[in-house]
Amino acid sequence: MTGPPTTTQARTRAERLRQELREEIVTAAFEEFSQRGYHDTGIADIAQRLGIGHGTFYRHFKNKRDILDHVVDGLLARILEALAAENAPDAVDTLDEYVEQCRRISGALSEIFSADPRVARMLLLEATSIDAELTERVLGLFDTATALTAAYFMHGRELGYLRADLDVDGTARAVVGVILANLLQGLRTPADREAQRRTADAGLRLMFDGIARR
Amino acid sequence: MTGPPTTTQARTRAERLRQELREEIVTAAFEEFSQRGYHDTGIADIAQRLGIGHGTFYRHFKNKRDILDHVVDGLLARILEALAAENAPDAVDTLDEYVEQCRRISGALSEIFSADPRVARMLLLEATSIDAELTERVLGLFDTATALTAAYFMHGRELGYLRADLDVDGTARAVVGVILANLLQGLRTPADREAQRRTADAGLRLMFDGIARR
Amino acid sequence: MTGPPTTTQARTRAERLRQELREEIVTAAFEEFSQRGYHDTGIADIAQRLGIGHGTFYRHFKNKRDILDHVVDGLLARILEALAAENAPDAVDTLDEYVEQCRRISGALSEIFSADPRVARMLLLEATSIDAELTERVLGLFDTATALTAAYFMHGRELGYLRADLDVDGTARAVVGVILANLLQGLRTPADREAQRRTADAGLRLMFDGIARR
Amino acid sequence: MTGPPTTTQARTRAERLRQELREEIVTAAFEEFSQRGYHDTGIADIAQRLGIGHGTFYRHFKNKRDILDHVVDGLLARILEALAAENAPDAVDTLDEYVEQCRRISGALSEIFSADPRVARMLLLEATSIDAELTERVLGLFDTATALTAAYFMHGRELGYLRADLDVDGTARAVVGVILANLLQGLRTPADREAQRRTADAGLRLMFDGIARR
DNA sequence: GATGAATGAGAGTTCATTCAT
DNA sequence: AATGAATGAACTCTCATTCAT
Repeated sequence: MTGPPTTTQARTRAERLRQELREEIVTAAFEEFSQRGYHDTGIADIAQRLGIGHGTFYRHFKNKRDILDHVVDGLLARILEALAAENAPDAVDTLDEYVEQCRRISGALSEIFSADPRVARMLLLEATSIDAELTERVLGLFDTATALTAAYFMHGRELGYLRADLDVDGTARAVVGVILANLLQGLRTPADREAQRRTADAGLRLMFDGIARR
Repeated sequence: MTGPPTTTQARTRAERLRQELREEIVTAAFEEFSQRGYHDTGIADIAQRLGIGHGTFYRHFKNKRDILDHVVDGLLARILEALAAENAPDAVDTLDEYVEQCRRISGALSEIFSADPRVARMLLLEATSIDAELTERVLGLFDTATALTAAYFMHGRELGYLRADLDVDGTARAVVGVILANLLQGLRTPADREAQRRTADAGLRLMFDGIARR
Repeated sequence: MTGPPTTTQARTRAERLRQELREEIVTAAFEEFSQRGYHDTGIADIAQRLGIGHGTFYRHFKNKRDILDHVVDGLLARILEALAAENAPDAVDTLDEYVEQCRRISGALSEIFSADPRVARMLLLEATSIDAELTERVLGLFDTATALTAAYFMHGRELGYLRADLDVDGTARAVVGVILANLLQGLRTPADREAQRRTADAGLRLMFDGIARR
Repeated sequence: MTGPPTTTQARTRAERLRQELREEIVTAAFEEFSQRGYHDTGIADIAQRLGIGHGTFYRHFKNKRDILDHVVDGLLARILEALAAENAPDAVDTLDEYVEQCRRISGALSEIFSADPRVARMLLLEATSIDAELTERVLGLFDTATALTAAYFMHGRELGYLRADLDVDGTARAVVGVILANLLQGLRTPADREAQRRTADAGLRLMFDGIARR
């Protein structure tokens, strides 16, 4: 039932192909950057990976720095989306619910970082060494995570299922460090999902119970 | 009573000067690398900072990568030395003693990282983006810290002042993450020593007590 | 009374539209070239100015060099036409008639060059720096003007109203130089028509009377 | 009587070599630019002509535009020097002296332009098509020449050996056009010095006597 | 041993031109 | 016929490294 292609369809198709290529370039750039590193990757490497001329790259991205921004933006968006999806400090009213919430967040992050160790490599190792602006963006992610965590803490302290003397901000930072430990674990043993799970569990347990015997 | 310099003395003196210059180059390279970044720093920048010809650089170091190794080695040595100085898992026999020990280690690290934010910048941001070998060396530091922590945990669990069901390795990794949080705090608010202290305190408290109300 | 378009009419109409577009491209190219310069103008700039795709350009002109030829040809044609319109060495039989003739030629050139300073800019500054062939064509215009002037001189010398010892060729060249001075004045003070008129007048007076007191 | 080279001599020698190379680069650039044109000349062409690496070029000049400035500056300096050497409006008190002065100036310019047709090619054809700033510098030379000529005219008009109704400025511009005609002649018939001399003579005669029979 | 002039590999980027749609 | 996505030659410029002085 497809009639002859109308102008609108044609434009849509061209637009779609264009968009697809853009995304392929972002993906290829991510792969190259996370493997060889930003500085050791040439535009030609990215283009060659896709089998396109390297001039084509510049039809879609302003310059090398520009594609890096898009790569990082995509990763940050995925992470923020995952955090936002699980974000509901107000919906958590008991310690058990919060534990469960933390597990979900932990699981959502694992979904991203354990599934592809290159994500952590890209964000933690590469993106933090290009320039101040990009470093700021990545470290800003930690600030966001800290703020999110602090919101939960505040809520829990008010409702009384967290320590009354909890230093909300400082502890939130420490907990983001625990998350960082998980990312590092993913970098160190990319294939060992079990080790990653155990580190995540130990981190959660540390959060809630500390290490001391009761 | 100083006679004419003997050949031996001259060689010794030359040797000493040579050694001093080497160290000055390492220091200058550290300063440049941590400020401008490794890739944006030229050999000429390092040489100019010292007022030496940039050809002279190559009399003391094989190439640009080589000096980076020496810079990083120096930083790692300082940290390992600090950790080693406080390292005595066997000498800690009670929870209070371990808390105290952790405070000392935390203080020793602050001594290094808070005193000079460029150390964290160099190790965490720059050194992890050059090549696999160097990244490995830096991440290896975390492994070392993890192993050290795990030794304490093992000891504490055996002596009973730590939880009997403590996942020694996983928790050790999580705690190293807490340390990382302190380094990040130093990066984010280099001038705010108070914020750094509070983050460190919150981290210690998290370790021992967790966040839950008892 | 317009019936359905016949094939012949259609072809004719299409041909006319095609011709119009060609001319619009030449005009747009002239505007870009004379403003930004040949090398700093891209085919895309010309196309964009017309709101056509830059691929369309190549349906009408072989390449970038080709359009430049057409731009210059158009300008040269306008100038030659103006010169030819006033060209009548044989019709001038007295000094006064020749003075009048020179004024007319001067006026005709002003009509072209003062009306649009970009013409001189294009011909004198841009077109002479592309390649030998084009430079030759532009400089050839001066030869033509020289030959034309020389014809007048020859005629006037024969009829006796010009100096008997006049070096026809050399003086013709010098006089073309005076014309050039007018073009330069148009370049230097594009808005100051009065200055241009005065320079032209002074040039004519120089031609006929020289500078010395009698 | 040459002793052992002192440090001073060594530095002087290095400095001299450096200066020599700089000048060789300027010369080579002039040759390439005036032959192939600025845009068709690559830095590599200049370097190759000298048998040096193209990186060496950048040790001596900031970029391609920079060397062009130096080439043009050198040419302008030569011309201005020649003009300045003959510049003495006040020292000329009779028509004959002024004729003689004009001959000297004409000769001095011939010395430069006829000796090397590339000078005119470089200044008139190349340098006027790069950017506004450089065009301005070259056209400014004509302004200078005009001002100089006007000064002579003013002086001559005051002393009475030039026409009392002489339009000093306009005529000065026209006369600079006559000079331009000489440069063009040098471009058109670079080898025919006789033709150049005749054009120059005819120009001088035009200046003083005009073309009309008396 | 110190120097800095010389080098050239290699990078990012532009844009005239082609050609499938 | 019109389009603009794709192409890659070609260019300018940087900088780690070498080596004659």
